[in-house]
Amino acid sequence: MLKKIIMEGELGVVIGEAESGVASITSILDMQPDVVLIDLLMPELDGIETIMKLRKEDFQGQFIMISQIVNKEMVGEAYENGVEFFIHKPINRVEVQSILRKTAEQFRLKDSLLAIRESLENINPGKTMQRKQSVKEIVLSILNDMGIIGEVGSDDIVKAMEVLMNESERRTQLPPLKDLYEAVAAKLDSPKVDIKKESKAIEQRIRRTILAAINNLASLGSIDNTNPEFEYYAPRYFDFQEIRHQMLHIQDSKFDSLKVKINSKKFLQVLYLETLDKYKKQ
Amino acid sequence: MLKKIIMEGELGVVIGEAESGVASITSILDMQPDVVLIDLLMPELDGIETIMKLRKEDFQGQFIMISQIVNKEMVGEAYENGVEFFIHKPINRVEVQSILRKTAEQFRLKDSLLAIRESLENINPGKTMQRKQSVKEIVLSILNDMGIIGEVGSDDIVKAMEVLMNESERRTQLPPLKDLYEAVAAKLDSPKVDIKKESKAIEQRIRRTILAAINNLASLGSIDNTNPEFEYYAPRYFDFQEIRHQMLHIQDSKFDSLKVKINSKKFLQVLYLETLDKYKKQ
DNA sequence: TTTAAATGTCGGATTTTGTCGGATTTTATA
DNA sequence: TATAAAATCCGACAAAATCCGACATTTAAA
Repeated sequence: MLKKIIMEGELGVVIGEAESGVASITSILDMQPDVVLIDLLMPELDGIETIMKLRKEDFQGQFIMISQIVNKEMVGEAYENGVEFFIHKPINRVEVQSILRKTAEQFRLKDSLLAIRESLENINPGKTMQRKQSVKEIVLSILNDMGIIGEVGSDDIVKAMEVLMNESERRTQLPPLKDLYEAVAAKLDSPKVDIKKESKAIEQRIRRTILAAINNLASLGSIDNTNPEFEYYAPRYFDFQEIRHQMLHIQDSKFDSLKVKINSKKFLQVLYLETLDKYKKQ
Repeated sequence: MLKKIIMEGELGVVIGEAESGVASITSILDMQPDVVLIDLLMPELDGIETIMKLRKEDFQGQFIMISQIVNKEMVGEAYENGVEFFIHKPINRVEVQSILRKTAEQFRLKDSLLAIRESLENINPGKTMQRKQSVKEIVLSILNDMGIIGEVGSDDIVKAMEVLMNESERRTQLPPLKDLYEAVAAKLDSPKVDIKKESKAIEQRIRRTILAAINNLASLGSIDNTNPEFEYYAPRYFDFQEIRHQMLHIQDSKFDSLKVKINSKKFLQVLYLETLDKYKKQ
């Protein structure tokens, strides 16, 4: 994104990228860019530490720091260690262009050469790493990836997984779905619910939610079949021929969409095993 | 505080202060300072509006904007309206000195004359950057990513999320939308509002806002379907087939764009769960 | 002042959801 | 292997919820 802004704005030539502060040091010393764009928060060696190491190695280029301001002491420290400007998250094109232009003007740089780092975009949720995810969170995250978190059956699916995960004996195979749905129904607070009836309602809700997942993933796959979510979920959670059939329908209405077969058992089984796996691994 | 930093650092002569955007205009036009330090968020007339008015009055000085960054569109707008630099809250001495020095160098100003405004200092406790994000801020950030922060229904969406988040029992499933919209309508200050009518107006505003989001994301996706915002939001918040359909329309006008189905329920459900998740995780 | 765009109003169109019985598939047993 | 029982999936329908579109009104821009 940042690289794109720079290129499209003709603000300079991007000569390199690095994945971390540590990794950037030798690159920067080798390439000697005029300007380094650097993230404040990075794994292993943060932005300021990276700058200090580079200064020790006698690097003379300018630094522009990318950050989401969290701490005024850090800002001060960054400036004291030679940062010329900050670019703030979320990144704004006009700000990037303005800052880079000013840097170029100030230091009379012509073909500004930049080393940048982008991977901070992926590391952002640092806080989640420090807390164990609940079953609910794990399941919701998976459903979110499939784009079905808003479906009315999602809640039932989450509860079903909670029921399974709360069993003292960790099974591999699911119990009969009817029993599972009844256990979910029994879990509801309301004592007036007819367990049998509610169980049938849960069954239908889950079925419809899984249909929504099929449609969503098929739509995704028909735009870009290398989409990560499509690639991961479509073949694992579903009978892939159903997804494929739906994709064909989306791309060409000759194909009848109304006959998609829903394999609830498979979906719930795979979801359960993945939830179990993720829960154990944290 | 800002005044103190300027004086102690011998960064210029503070020639005046004003209590609001409106009040500053005549002062600034009278005094014609070289540099105006101005808050982005002010009562009555905000920083950008103040700048625009001053430009209309042919004011030629430079602007440095003081702000807590919340919105990249606003940042962009500020730069486009002639802001040279941002100073970020909480105010850091080194940053102030650095920015003012750069401004002076850039414009060859000697006895920089500044008009400043301090009263925002009293509204904003210095530690705000380490404060928990409000529900509003979380929601606005998400809406911002979708490019719909200026849409008329955004405010309603924020209020709806606040209503939900303020419930003592944290639900997973939304209440009936009609009830939710009525709760939002009831939350308005004006006692004369017809709740039923306002609720219907809220419904339509939200609907139109979601349509705008679909169009934005479809535009993004048709340019680059690996765009991070597109990849994240399009399949999760919307029926992806609708996004896909709109993308096809954008790329080829043979496809009718007028029949996009708006799934408000899904949008609000996903937004709620994401807001809840982010709120809990901070 | 006029025109176009944005927003509100309101009744109706369409979809969603729960219910329930049956169709189909899978499993176990003779 | 055939059959019966169990399990899973399915579809139709009515009530409730949600979505929709046309037109009126308001607002903003020319």
